[in-house]
Amino acid sequence: MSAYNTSINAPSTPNQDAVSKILSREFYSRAPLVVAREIIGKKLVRTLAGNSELSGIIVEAEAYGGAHDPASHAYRGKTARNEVMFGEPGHAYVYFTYGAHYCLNFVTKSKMYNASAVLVRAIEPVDGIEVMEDNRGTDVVTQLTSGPGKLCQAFCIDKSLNGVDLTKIDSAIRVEDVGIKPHIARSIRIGISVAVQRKWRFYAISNLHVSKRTRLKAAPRRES
DNA sequence: CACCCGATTATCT
DNA sequence: GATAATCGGGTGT
Repeated sequence: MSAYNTSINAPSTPNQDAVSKILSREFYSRAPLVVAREIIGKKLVRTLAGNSELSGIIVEAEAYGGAHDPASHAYRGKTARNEVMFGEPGHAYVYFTYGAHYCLNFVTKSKMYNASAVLVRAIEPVDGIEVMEDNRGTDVVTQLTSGPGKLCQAFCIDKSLNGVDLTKIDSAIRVEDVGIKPHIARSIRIGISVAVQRKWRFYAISNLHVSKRTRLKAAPRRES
């Protein structure tokens, strides 16, 4: 109990702990395959108006390799939609698809993979589950964030968040290392029609919240 | 400006 | 397992 006026020279902010856990620019400045694997087990935090927060653990992600990857939006070069992918790593690339859904990506970059990204495909809800239930129109927890479009709806993520910096404490979206080290499996990617044999999808083993898509056909012998 | 189709989801049989 | 819904981006005329 100090008698001093603590409103002056406050020793720390309430978010200091969170700041120390935020994934750095360097984390994202690596090959998408590495980031996709290592992002599993990290905590996605969405700050809403009024400073309330939604959060969850990333349990499924896919790598997209830019110009080296026919399945990537960046494969045919820079356009108005994908220009964020060509910028600084550690920003969010959010796009709209199928006339109904948004998808959240993290921009990555390495010598080999420019304009690359990691698609966040599933999250295990942690904080703000009631808000997610409202956003999703269901109280079935396994249905809240078990897919790229579902998790964006649950976390209030739309195109207005395209380009946000993921490495700042005051950003609408940030990602933290909270020390979770899940066992990780890999498979071919979901929902693409080219480069289908690449095993660039990573997911945490033994969780109920990965996307339920089961149409994982046997990989063809060759690419193209 | 027309046409095609998608890094999906919900719902139906 | 199959498919309708839905619309903006990308491409070519």
